[in-house]
Amino acid sequence: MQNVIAKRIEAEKQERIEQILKAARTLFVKKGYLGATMRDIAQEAELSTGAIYVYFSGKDEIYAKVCEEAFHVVIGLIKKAAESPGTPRERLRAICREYYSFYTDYTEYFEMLTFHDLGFTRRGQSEELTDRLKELTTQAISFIHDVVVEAIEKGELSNRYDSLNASFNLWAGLEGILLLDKMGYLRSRGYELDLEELVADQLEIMLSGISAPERVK
Amino acid sequence: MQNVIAKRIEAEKQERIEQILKAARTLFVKKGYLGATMRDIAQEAELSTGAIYVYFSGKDEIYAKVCEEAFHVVIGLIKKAAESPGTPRERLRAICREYYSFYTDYTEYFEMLTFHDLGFTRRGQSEELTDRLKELTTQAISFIHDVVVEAIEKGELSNRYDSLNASFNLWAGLEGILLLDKMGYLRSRGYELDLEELVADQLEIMLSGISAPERVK
Amino acid sequence: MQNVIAKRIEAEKQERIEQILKAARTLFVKKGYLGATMRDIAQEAELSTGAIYVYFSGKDEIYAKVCEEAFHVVIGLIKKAAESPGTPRERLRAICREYYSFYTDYTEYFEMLTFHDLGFTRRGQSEELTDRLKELTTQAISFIHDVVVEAIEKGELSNRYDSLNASFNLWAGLEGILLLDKMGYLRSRGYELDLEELVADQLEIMLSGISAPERVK
Amino acid sequence: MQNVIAKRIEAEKQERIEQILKAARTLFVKKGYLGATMRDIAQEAELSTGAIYVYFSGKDEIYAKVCEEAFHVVIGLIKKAAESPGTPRERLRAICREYYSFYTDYTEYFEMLTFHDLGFTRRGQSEELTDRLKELTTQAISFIHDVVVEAIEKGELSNRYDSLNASFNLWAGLEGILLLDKMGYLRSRGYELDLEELVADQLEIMLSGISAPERVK
DNA sequence: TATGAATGAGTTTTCATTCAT
DNA sequence: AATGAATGAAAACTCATTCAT
Repeated sequence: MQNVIAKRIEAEKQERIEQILKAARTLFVKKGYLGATMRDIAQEAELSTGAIYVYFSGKDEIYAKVCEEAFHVVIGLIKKAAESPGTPRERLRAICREYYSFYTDYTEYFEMLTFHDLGFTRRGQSEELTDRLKELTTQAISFIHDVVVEAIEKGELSNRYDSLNASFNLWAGLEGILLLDKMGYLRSRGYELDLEELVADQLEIMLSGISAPERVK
Repeated sequence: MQNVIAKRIEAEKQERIEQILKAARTLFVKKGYLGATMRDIAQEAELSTGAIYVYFSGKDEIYAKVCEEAFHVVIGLIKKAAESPGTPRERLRAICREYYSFYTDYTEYFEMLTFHDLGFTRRGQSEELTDRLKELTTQAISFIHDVVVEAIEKGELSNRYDSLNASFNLWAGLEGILLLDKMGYLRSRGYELDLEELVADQLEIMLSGISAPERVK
Repeated sequence: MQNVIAKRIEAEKQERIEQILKAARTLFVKKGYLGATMRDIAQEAELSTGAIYVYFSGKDEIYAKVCEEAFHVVIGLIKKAAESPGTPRERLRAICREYYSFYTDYTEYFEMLTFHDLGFTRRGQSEELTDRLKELTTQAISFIHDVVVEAIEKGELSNRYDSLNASFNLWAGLEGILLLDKMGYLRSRGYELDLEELVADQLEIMLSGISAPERVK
Repeated sequence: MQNVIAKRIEAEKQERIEQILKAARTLFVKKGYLGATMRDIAQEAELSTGAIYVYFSGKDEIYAKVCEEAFHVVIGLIKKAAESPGTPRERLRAICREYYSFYTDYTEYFEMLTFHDLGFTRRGQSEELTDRLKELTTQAISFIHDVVVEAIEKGELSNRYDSLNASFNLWAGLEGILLLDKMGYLRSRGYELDLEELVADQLEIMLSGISAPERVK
């Protein structure tokens, strides 16, 4: 009996936490770390300001949680794609698609990951958070790296470039395109560029380029 | 005589303005728009808070000035490279090198450009500024685009991809690498990656990739 | 039960608002709009500066509230007197007495009314407030005017002067005496003048004067 | 020779002082004591901020000077009228006219006199100034009083009221009308009241009223 | 737990006054 | 004497956090 009640209470607690994180996510992205006030967050979460402090020790902790959550989401997506069946090239394409989905479906998270240090790290509070996030990034890269290594081994990618170098270049191309889109540069002056196509092209260009027989002078 | 004194006074004025902008640049990048306080800036510039208001109408104006300066610097560099002598390919490499120099030599400016509208703007900064910055970005792209077009015309780059598409992909790759470096991802877990090399590789990969005879399945 | 608690909370809220308005009233009169600082007001109200902003959006709003309150008080008193039983003359005397009471009992309000748009407003206070206050003044005058009209109709006052002219003259005399007192001129150099008597005399002089059979050269 | 130069220098000094006082007068009236900044005054006087401090010890002193000047002007006007030829009644009318002129021709001074304590005294700086101003007021009243006494002696005014009482009542009536005008009440809701006429009426009413044979119940 | 009023340090900005030139 | 840049204290207002209820 007690157990059941305890469970419900625990569930409600989780629900509150989710509410708060959801609100925080939205607001941190919309207004930045300093621009989003605890009151904003409380109101968005339909709670009183005080209530938030029952679940979190303060603004910093919420921010850290949101960032971490974001990382877990991407990593999950990338991992799934990296471990999907298919040739290494197919899996690289899958990773690319998943990262693109992450960008479109979890816009807020994408921004937090890309820009988190602006709002937060730079305030110098949390070495700890920064480190944990770095660790997560490393994980993400390693998933890509593993596939690249396999592609090289299987001859799907030339070994002209070091596998790590190639991995970073692949990721950078993707990240770059998404960043340009996010900054609105793809849509300026009436350019009619389709992001999805651009992302796909980018990958193909990189794959071809890495395996190109020789450099053209 | 009068003239000489007036000149000196004018020069001192310019010096103060530079002092303030330098301090602001550093701090905006380190702490963000909201995080950097006027007091911080004043102290960094070794002035009293009030003195700043002799030269600027407020925080916003300083911010706008710093952003604009940043844009003018990159555009200058890119333009110079785009108009340098040599084949289109050589000029693309020159642009790449200049942008890399910009990244290393004007670190603060690079960050402002990359993050300005995500890290800071989210606070109702003047629409006007945002528009002016977008205009400048468009200029920057057009320099790259012109060279790409020429490269295609001269057969240095295949026309497999639309010239604009190719331009953006080139830029994105570069931007992406620099961003990953900025975010510290290239230096995590003891990776021994040389940024300059990575940037050069990235360009060659892209150039090869764009001109690769056919897609590899 | 809930109801009772809600009521108490509401009452306490009202109390705070009153506290703040009381403090503001005192200080605006003592130091003027610009001279009275929010800190002053907060201290006088025994609150922190921040607390005030829970109840008011800013200094302007407090100022507007205090002004409006002042107007409502006088108008209430004048209306009551104007509608009291008795002959028109008696009612004019009643108005005079009430206005005198207002002066003595609500000193702070009196000053705000007299000086609000000269001492304070000159700082771009809301046009809206100024308009609303003018509207209230117009009301106050109309109460006096109505009685004067009746007095003329009933022959208690000659029609030598236009009723509006007479009304303003009556009010001006009263206002003038109170102003001189307020400015401390009645108490200078050891004059032994009794304000209440002076006010009463002033009215009788005006009433007699208005009805005097002819002008004396 | 030296003498001539010294004289010119002295004259220029006086000119500067006048410049500053003129500017101050305008601005104190337009923006109030706190609202008018030293910079405003300096600009209006076409001088640098620093230069003002050569001639005045600070804002307070300027304010005091302007106030005093104002008093000297009224007193001069009243004195002239009080000592003009004619019967006492005629002289009272002359005083009235002069005060009205003061109101229209020296608007700024009128406001300063009527409202000076709001901007200044209340800031508690200058007991001294307040005292000096009170002394000047007393002088002004005494001019009126002298004429009233003479009027009573010569039978032009009944002795129903104490001479001082009568003097204050006369002044109050006048002051009251001008105050109402200044506050804009005479012009609200389309009232078509002519100030000059009102002022004249006011005096006649008072004169008649003071001399009225008996009070009407 | 939940509330939201209260706190007070911190923010941007203003301005009388000073002082090197 | 005159300049005007510089100072720094003080203004209005904000907001993360606390705490009585």
